[in-house]
Amino acid sequence: MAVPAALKKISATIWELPVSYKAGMLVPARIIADERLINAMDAGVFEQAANVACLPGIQKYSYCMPDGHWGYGFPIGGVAAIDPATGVISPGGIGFDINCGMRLVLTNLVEEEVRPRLRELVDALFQRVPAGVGSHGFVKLSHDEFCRVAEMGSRWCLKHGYGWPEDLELTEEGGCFAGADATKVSQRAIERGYNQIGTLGSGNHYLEIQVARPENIFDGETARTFGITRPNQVVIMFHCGSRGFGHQIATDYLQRFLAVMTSKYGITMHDRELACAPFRSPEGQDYFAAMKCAVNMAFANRQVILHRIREVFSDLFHRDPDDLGMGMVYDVAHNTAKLETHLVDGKRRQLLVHRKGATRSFGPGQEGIPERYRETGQPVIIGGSMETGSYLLAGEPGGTDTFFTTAHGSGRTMSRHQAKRMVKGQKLQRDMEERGIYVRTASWGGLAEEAGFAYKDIDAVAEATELAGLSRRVARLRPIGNVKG
DNA sequence: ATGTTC
Repeated sequence: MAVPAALKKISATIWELPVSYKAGMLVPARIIADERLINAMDAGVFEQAANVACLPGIQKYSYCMPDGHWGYGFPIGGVAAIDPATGVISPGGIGFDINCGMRLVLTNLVEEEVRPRLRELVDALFQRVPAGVGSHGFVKLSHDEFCRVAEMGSRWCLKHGYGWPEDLELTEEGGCFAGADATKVSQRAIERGYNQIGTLGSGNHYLEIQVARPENIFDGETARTFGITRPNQVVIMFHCGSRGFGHQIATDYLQRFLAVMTSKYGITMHDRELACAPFRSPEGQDYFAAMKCAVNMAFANRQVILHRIREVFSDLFHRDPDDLGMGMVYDVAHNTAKLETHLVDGKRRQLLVHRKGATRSFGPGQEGIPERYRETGQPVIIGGSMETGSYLLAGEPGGTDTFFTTAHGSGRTMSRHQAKRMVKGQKLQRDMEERGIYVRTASWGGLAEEAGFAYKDIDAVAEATELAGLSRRVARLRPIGNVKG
């Protein structure tokens, strides 16, 4: 795949399309990648990153992270920091799966203790954490109570016994974006979401048992601060979002924005998938308040799933979850828009930072990260493919260039359809088991779509973020068991 | 990603 001729190399990890690349660009578009990743980059990324650079109010650069690929409007991996006073909010810059995110949980068990019980463990998790399209959770809620979940996020879970107080401290924004307003959410969204708390979903959503091998620790001191203290320690990583609830909110507001964008606000974009409305408009503010409901629902979803995981481990190992050391490392979103203060040309300014398949990555000493991580920087959780592994990173001071944002995962290299043509789910499961990874799935086709060969090299992505100064590698985590949505 | 084309 050829890169555009106009693409300029700024440094070993920064590539830029100037404003002359496309009519209407207000700022240049920058892609973070090493030479190999940029040459393999999905061509759609260049066009989409340039389109994003046309959004009213965008500051400095439109960014795409090294795991970037073609998405709806924005690339997956896209970042846009927009002036809230003069600029827009765009659902395509957040994604359909609002607050899709990652949670990493510790245990004090080691691989040697878990291996003999692995099948039992994964089977129990598969049974107790509902997965797959249309799955329903065990938490039974009225529509009214669900609206409270949407406004309170993880705080609702604590109040109802699904979690530990420190879980909130170890979740981005304490597990609740302030200002969520359920009256801005359609009945249809509530209808789709109210029975989905505590469910994994489908696609690339998963729950994984992983091992931190000594040879895969890059930064031992930070690993210890993050709770990884023993050789071959077992951890649990999972990836999911706001299910049908967030999807419906995104769908509702995309339609509403399209109806007013040009006629009422005089905004035209290259791509109707970049539907947007002025942030300070009634439409923009309504979407912002509704989006926060989906953000909070997703935090609550992951919180209830954690509760279930602790129950499963406790039942199987006949010890209390706290005795098993099942505290969180962190929970971090990768599909949101948030008002944050950043330095722009030496001035502190409030910006609306859209991150779509991109992770907030605050550096050491910054406000907004847990006290215990003040010196190390924020934990960043990057999910790789279920065959290859994942990364725990830490935020770095160099993140200032990307509004403290880093990658979120491997990024697909081929379509789901293409992957499914190359391998059957049943065969993949057998192959993986031979290699020591026991996987259960709600869908054979869905499993095939997630084959390792359909994803970029996670090692290259993590390394590129480190070379770019956005985040540093702390530990590479190897999967041994996987529940696939 | 998604009651996978209300």
